[in-house]
Amino acid sequence: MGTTLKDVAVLAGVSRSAVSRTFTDGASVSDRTRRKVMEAADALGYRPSIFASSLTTRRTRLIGLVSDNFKNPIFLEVFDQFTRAIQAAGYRPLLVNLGEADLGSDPLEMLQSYSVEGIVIASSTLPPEMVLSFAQSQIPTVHTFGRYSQAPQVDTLAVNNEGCGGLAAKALLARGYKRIGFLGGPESATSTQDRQAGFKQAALAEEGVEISTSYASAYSFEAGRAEMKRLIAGAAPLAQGYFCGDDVLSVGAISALKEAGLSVPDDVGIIGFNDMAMASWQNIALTTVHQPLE
Amino acid sequence: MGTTLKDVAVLAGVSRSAVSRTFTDGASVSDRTRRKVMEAADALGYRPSIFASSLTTRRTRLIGLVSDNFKNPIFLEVFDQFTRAIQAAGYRPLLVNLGEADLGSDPLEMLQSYSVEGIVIASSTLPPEMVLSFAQSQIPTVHTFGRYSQAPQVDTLAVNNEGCGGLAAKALLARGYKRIGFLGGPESATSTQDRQAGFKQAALAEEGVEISTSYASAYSFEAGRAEMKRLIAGAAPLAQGYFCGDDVLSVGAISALKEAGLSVPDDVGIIGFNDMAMASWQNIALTTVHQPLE
DNA sequence: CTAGCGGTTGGAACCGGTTGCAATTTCCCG
DNA sequence: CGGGAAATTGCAACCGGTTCCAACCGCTAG
Repeated sequence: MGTTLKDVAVLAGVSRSAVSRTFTDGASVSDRTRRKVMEAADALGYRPSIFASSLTTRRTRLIGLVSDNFKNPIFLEVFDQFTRAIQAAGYRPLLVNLGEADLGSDPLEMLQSYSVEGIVIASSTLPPEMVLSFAQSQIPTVHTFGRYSQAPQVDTLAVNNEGCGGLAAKALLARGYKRIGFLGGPESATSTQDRQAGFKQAALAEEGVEISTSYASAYSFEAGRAEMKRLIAGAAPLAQGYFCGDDVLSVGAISALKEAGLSVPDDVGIIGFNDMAMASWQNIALTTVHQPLE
Repeated sequence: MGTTLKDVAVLAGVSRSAVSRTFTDGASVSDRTRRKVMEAADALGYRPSIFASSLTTRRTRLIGLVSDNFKNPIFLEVFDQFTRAIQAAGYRPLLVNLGEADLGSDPLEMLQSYSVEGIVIASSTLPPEMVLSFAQSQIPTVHTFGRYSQAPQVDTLAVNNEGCGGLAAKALLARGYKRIGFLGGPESATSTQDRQAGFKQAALAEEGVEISTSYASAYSFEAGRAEMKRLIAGAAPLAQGYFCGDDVLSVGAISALKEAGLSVPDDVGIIGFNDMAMASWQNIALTTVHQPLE
């Protein structure tokens, strides 16, 4: 704030280049000059401006961290991991909240005008076109929690959701259940679609298994609870066990079951997804598919 | 990326100033020129660079959002609220994770070198000297979840923790309890100290009330659980009701109580703090002091 | 003694914008 | 149609840095 390279140069009695070189490692400066500069800089409380230097170096060390999910506790873990890793690598996260938040402008253009060096999209629910538009922007982009694919259009880091769906189905079958259900998040989310596909495939591979499918309107407690209430009130009998597409969803479903006087897991089994920190809390003790966030 | 103001100027056949003025509202440009510029800009996919302009305007529209708590679900709500408000006002949050994260440099110097226009510190556990050093930096700083005071050294936005402690004590007393306990977070946190003080004062204002005090090592499930286990195993009898300094802490304490075969609230009453979203989940159904985050 | 070398230094141009100022256009009115 | 005010425009300097380049330094080797 206020003190610039020129001020330091004047006080130290050297050229502006010398000051600049002192703060650029690898540059050629004599020890004597460096010392003079450092003294002057300390005296003035000088901090080089990243943005001024970014003009020529083209480095802002800024990473756009984009998400639309600020409700699900798993994302606090996600943000923690990301910000720590980004910081440890000497970068800084510019956070973008896409969830029903009014951004005032196209988020991509915004990130471009901030010259971010990379973009991380942490969401399994953003429309693929939007993700694609980020990826086509010249700015290196990684989509986490996106769709696992052999030929992805966007660099993607994600679990194999189909495989996970299969895993969950097998766990329910291993318990001896013959009527099992998939209770996913929003049907438009690729994560929901893929988990459902894997679930179905694994279930149908076995003889005499009956499956049902339904979707909650969001990956949230309320949505899971509402959907399970609907199932309970519905004409069709409940399945013996459900794979819910998310831990919070599961907790919502469980709350609806308990309220209806049903015991989990004695009357109905539930498997969640993510293994959020609180899944292991004793009051919740949720069986779930672990996602290795680190 | 790549295309600059000059490129646009050349293509549009106008001066660089004209282009700059087109993108600065309030500047004097004829409709004809504006149209030519816009066409050229669209054709080239031009985005003005915030940082280049910040050099002269001194505006980065960046706000440093600093926190050391990426574990407690209440902070996801905090981040959601902050980022949305910051974005709605046309600013962008530069997130800083101070929690055991290695930042590679002094966080304040870092934010200075990014020319943030303001700093929001969201933490009740940061050492006051650190908060103070932010506030003395020339950069407008607000400390949220800090200490409520008539003469704060730092601009602070916080609930009256003493008042809240009193509120909780009165709620326990109103239930008829005569032996009540305070189970706070880390003793060094001002929030813990103030809630404890308010709790004690309100409790001692009544005749024949006995209070006990203890502290968990962090505002976390594990710490709350561990501390309650210690109390259960201890020589002293348990209090009839506890005010825990945080919701997650409460859930931890409850899990320890249940594990010991005690019922909440029949054997021991618990009041939490914050009213995090999941406090109202039916499986948790925590009595708590609401903090109006919005 | 001098040529040559590697290391250090300052000057000046440049990064991508903004803005004060003077010159030029446009517009309005008599 | 002329004149003056208002609106528009381009030039050039500047924001806070970096970097190319040429000049310079102290030394060593021939």
